[in-house]
Amino acid sequence: MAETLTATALTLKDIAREAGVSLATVDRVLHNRPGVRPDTVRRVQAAIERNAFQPHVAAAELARGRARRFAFMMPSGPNPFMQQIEAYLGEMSAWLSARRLSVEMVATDVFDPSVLAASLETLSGDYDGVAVVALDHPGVRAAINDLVDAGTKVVTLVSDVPSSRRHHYVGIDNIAAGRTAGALVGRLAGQRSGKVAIVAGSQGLRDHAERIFGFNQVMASEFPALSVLPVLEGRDEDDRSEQVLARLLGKHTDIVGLYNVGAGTQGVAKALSDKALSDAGRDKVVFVGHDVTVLTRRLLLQGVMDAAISQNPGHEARAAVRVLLALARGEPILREQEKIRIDIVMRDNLP
Amino acid sequence: MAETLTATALTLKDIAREAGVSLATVDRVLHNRPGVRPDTVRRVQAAIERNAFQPHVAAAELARGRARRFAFMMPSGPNPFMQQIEAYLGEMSAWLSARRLSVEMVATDVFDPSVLAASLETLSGDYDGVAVVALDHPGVRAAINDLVDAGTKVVTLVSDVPSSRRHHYVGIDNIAAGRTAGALVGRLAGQRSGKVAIVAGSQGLRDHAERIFGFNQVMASEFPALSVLPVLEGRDEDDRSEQVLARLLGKHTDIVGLYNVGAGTQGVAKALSDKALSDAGRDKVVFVGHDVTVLTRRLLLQGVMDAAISQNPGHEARAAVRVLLALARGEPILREQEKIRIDIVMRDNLP
DNA sequence: CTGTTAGCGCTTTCAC
DNA sequence: GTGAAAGCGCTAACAG
Repeated sequence: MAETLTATALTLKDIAREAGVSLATVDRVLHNRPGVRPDTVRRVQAAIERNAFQPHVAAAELARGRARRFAFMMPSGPNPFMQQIEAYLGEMSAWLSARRLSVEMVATDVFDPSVLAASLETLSGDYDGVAVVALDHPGVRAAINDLVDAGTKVVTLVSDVPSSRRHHYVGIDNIAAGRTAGALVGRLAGQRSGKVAIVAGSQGLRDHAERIFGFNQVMASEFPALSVLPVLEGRDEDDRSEQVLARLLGKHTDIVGLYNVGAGTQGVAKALSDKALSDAGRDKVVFVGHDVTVLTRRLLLQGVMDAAISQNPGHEARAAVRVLLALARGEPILREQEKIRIDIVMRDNLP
Repeated sequence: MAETLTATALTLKDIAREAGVSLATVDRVLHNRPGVRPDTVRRVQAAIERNAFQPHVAAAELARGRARRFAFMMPSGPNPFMQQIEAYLGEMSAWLSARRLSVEMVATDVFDPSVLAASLETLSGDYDGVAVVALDHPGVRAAINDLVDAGTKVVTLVSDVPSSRRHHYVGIDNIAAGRTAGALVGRLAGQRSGKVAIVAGSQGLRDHAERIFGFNQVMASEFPALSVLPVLEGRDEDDRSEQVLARLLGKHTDIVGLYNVGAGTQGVAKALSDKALSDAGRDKVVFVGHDVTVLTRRLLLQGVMDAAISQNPGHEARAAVRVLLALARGEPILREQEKIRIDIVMRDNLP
C-alpha cells in the first residue's frame, strides 16, 4: 500500500569507509577526475552503485562556493514575446540570488549575423553559461562553437542553431507548430472551401520557414478544399503586414483562412477587420497566429483571432536557467521537465 | 545594454555585523522565532531589507540536516492518468534523494469519503507534507483541516477541496476545461447542427460536475445550432460507457458531437466506431475527451478523437513536490511556475 | 596516486 | 534576550 521513493541518506564518508579509501578519492571518482588507479576507481564505483549513493546537492553547492554567472542574449527592440521572457527572468530574482546565481541580459541585433556573432565573442570567458536567441548562420554557428570550446555552457533559446555544438535548445519544434496551425485553420474552416493566406516576418528566419513548411504539409495532405496563397512577408512590422495583407484580401474574395507566422499582429488584425466591415454577411476569416501577448489575448477574447499557437515564455525562461545550471553543475537535465510544449490557446483556455 | 538580475552575495554574518548583533539573533529574526527584543528585531530587519539579503538555500538545507518526508495519497485501482503521475514521481527519485527528500505513495479508495478521511488521519504526524487526490466531502474536509492543524503541509492534487484549509491546489480549473471542450466541439462541428452527447464518470465528482457545467455554458451561449442531450454516466468504466453511449447513438441519428468527461475512453471509442460503420457516408462525430494516455494518443492519431483536453501529469507531479517543499521550507511559491494549464492536444501537437 | 584538513553559510544547542 | 561554537556533507588545496 505504501511504496517509498528514495535512497537512504548515505554520505561520502560512508562510501569512503565501505570502499576503504578517503573522502577525497571518492570525490575524485564521483567527478571522474584523473589521478586514481583504475581498480581503485572500480572499487569506489562499486560501492557507490551498490548503495545507489546520491551526493547531497546542497552540500556540494555550498562547498563549491563559487557564484555562477549566466548571460541571456536577447534581441534589442520591442518584441512583446521577448519582453515577456525578460519579465519572467526578473520574477526569478529572489530564486536566483538564494542560489548565488546571476543572470545578465545583453541586448543585441540578433537579425544581423555578424553583429550577433561579435556580441557572442565578447561574452567569452566571463560567463559560466549563455542563453542566446540565435539566428542560424555560419558566423553565428562559429561563435557558438567558440564559446563551447572555451568551456561556456550554451543554450539556444526560442530559435535554434542545430548545426552548432550548443548544449541544448530550449524552444518548440517549429515544424510541428506550423502543422498544428494548419490543422486548426483547416478544421475551424469547417466545410468551407477557398483560399488561405500566410503572413510571415521573413522566410529567411529559420523558425518562420519551418512553421510555414509544417503548415503547408498539413494543408496539402489533409485539406484539399483549401488552397494556400504565396507567403506574404511583413517583416514582423505592423504597417507593412497590414499593407500586404490588405492588398491580398482585395485581390481574392474567397479567402477563408489566415495564418500569421510571426509578429505584426496588430497590422494583420487591422487589415482583417477592415475587410470584415466591407463584406458583412459573409463568414469570418479563420485567423490563427502565434504567442499570447496583451494584443493576441484581446483579439482572442473579441473573437477576431481563433487560436494562438504558443510557447510558454515563463517556462522557457525558467527552463533556460535550469538547464544552464544543470549543465554547469554537471547534473542530468530533466528532459521531460525542460521540454517546451506547443500550446494551443483559445478563448476559454487563455492562461 | 547589460542589465543584471541579482543581489550581491552577502551572508548572515554581514547582516549580523551591520546590525550589531550575533549570527544567532539574525537567524531568529529571519525566521520570526521568539525571544528577541522588538527593537532588535527592527534593527535586524532594517539591515536585511537594506541589503535585500537572501539566505543561501543550500547552506540552510545543509545545516538543517533533517530529511523531509512527503506522502502522496492516490486512488487505488488502475487509472492510467494516476499511473502517469506515479511514474513521473518515480522519475524524480534521483532528484529527490539528492535533496534528502522522500515521497511515499499511499493508495486508498478516494471515492469513499470515510475511507479517504480515515486514511488521511493515519498520516498525521509522520509527514512534513501530504498531497492528496481528494473528494470534496465534509469528512474529507475535516481530515484535511486536522492535518493542517497538526502542522503538516497539505496540497490537493487534480481534484480540489476548496472549502478546506489546504495550503495549495495543484490542478486545473475544471470549469474552464469544460468550456474549452465545449468551444472545441462547437467549432469543430462547423456549420452542422444537431445533438451533442456527454459521457461522464459521475456527476457526483466535483471535477466532472464542473467540466459539464462549463461545457453547457459555452454550448448554450455560443452554439445555438447544437443541443446538448442529458448526461450519461459510465462510472469511468469501459463497458458501461460503451453500453450507455451505444444506446443513445441508436436512439438519436443526428448526434454530431460527443464530450467524454472522464475515463472509460475505450468504451466510448468502441461505441463510436460501431456507429461509424453503420452510417458510412455521414460526417464523423466530433469527439473531444480528456488527458493524453496511450489510448487517447492512438485515437488522436487515428482521427477517431479530435482533441484531448489535458493537464500535464509530469508537471502536476513535479509541481506538487516543489510546492510541498517550498511550503515546508517556508519559501515563496512561484505561482506562475506551479500553475497547471489546460492543454489542448490535437494530433499535431501531441507531446 | 592517495589522504588530511580547512572551510562554504547556515541552524541549533547550550551558556551567559 | 543574546552570543559562541559545533557541526551539516561536500570540495579543493596541500601534503605526503
